[in-house]
Amino acid sequence: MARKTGSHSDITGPRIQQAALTLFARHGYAAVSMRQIAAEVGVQAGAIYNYVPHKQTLLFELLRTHMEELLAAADAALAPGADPAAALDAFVRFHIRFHLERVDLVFISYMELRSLEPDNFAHIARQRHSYETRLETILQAGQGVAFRVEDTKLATLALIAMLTGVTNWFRDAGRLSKADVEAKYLAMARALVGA
Amino acid sequence: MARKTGSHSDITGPRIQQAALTLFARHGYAAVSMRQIAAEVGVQAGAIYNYVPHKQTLLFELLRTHMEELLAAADAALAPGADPAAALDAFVRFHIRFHLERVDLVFISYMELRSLEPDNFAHIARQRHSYETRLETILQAGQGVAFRVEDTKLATLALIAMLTGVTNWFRDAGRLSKADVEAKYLAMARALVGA
DNA sequence: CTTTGATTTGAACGCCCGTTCAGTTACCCG
DNA sequence: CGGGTAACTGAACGGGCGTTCAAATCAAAG
Repeated sequence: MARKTGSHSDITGPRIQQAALTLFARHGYAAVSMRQIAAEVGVQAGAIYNYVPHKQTLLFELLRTHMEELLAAADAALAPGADPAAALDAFVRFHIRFHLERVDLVFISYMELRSLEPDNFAHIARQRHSYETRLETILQAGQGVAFRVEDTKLATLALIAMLTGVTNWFRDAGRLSKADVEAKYLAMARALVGA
Repeated sequence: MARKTGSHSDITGPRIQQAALTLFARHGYAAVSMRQIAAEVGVQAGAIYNYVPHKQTLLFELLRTHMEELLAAADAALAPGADPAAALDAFVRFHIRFHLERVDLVFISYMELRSLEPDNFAHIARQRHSYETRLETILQAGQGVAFRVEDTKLATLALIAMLTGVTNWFRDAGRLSKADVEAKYLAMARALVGA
């Protein structure tokens, strides 16, 4: 072997992922061409195929990796034995922080599910469901003791929709800091479940 | 004049709108071609241009009309003088009912905003803000008396995200009927604002 | 039944798409 | 410093895109 494997690919590979992420979030998967992604990286379109077999893989890998990181980070942030009230607080804080750091990925995860081929879609849907289960487990554990929730499944969906919605409007230059938003949404989440 | 104006256009025009709506919701604006829309209607692609000047107009008119109907229906459903608690109830019920009857339009309204040209985007954004204001006005009117809300603007965004989220998962064949969902979300909305 | 104009067809316009691949370049190893 | 291969270029492939428009079709009015 002469040239060390990946002497440039260490750089180009991630740059392609990053460019795809930004462009997909801004214009949508279908509206972004391989040539646009390549131009953003400063390379010809053909070069992308040294890193990814199809355009579809580019999207799927972004989402799959995102969901894997979400699940791993959630498990790290949420102590399993904590009492329900503290667990809900931790979940809310974690969810807002994690998602506000990745607004482009969150956006794509919701908007471009329909652009995934069936198998890939099923994979992401399974990961998402696994994440939602973490919250529902907390609500079930506290149901009737720390919380008053009529329907834990519905409360889970309501909470996640409410919390994830922050990524649609939050701006760093806005009226509220991330810490403000976190505190106020925590209060609303507690109220919602009757904590 | 020989043939009566619109002898077929009365039929073809709406059918084009309907086909565009369904296809945009399923595959996304950028991924749907004029030829696909035409095929769905049973017509050649060129015929669409008797009804719409560009593809962009097709999307914009769907969203603009949807938002106009939303605003008009909201004004009809929400009595202006009602007391805050009753007004919130009415808003929640109205929002869920209206949006569950139009899931495709709701989906497009959130996903394809980025596909709108700047002027068209600004128009829809203005309409949406106008709608949100109706809820915030209710929260402000009841703040401290019927409700306990830390931040009426944030509570507005949280409520709308929570309520609109229903359109992402609700299925007629599912565990809960629309009436069930409406009742349970109403309870959660009340709890969220401390009613 | 002919006229008339709304409606639609069908072909064409130039352009961009995702993907492939033979050839070129650039760099590390011996 | 020369050899070898990873990385990349640049052109090409077939095909689909949005849009235009002359010509054909159709249905009611006179």
